[in-house]
Amino acid sequence: MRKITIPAEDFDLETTMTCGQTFCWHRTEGELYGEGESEFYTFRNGEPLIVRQKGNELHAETTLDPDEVKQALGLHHDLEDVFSQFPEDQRLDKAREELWGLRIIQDEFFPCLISYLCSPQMRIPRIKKMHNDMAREFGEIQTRGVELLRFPTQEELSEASEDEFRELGIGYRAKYIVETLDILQDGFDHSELDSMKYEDAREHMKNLYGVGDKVADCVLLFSKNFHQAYPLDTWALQAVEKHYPEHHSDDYSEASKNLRNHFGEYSGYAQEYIFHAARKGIIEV
DNA sequence: CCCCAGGCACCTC
DNA sequence: GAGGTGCATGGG
Repeated sequence: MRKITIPAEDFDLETTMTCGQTFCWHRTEGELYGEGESEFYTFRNGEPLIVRQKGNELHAETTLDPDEVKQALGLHHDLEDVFSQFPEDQRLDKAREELWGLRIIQDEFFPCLISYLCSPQMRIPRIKKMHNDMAREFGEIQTRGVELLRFPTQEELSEASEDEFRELGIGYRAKYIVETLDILQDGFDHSELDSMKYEDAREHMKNLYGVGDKVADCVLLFSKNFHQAYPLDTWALQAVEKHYPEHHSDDYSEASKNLRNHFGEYSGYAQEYIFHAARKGIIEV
């Protein structure tokens, strides 16, 4: 572990952490989606990464290289360039004004996948609770001045039974986790996704049990750098139906394609700004 | 008490 | 492939 400082222009750590995209980051003190210290941590390769923002600098404690830290927080994108690729859009302008600095994080594939397997028919704070409970129950609590929750590895989580997941309140999604762990064990190699075209990657993800279009898009966007992905949950679909009716469709693939054609290569950023703005009431749905 | 939540699998037809 | 259903659990 060493302390490094990284330039962080056009970056808002607090918003990036609390906009509902990640379940893999934590506050060192307090709840992620609640009040608390503006210092955050996650784990990479089993080692903690702790970050705090001071103005246009990011202070990190980590074993990682600066570039890997930047990648983890979405700092490898040029945010001005991202927005310059969107078409003229009043709602997006408003969201941009309020949320400027929100980045799309890149979490580790495995914990990201398991968390989003828990997401169907569930509110965001409860998904976070499930993630934390799994970390406490099957992962590890490291003590480094404060207690740090490490999410279990694939091997560690495979030890758990469906009943044990149900005891954590995960409900019918417990089966998604158990079955998906089997498929991963049988040789599903997520690194193959990296060289796939976006639509092929989404189809490939759906080979995992409990992974449909929406969960696939979230995992690809938040852990695999597929920033074209425009996750269409009930909110997003409502927003599309109301504000972009010409792009709306009841068919997921169709709506997804329309939106990617409209917003371009960084559609995922548009989705995230619109989603968070809608959630915060900055723009109406 | 009812309603619903960052959907999904599974069953018909 | 389109359309309808059941699903665990907790909070409003």
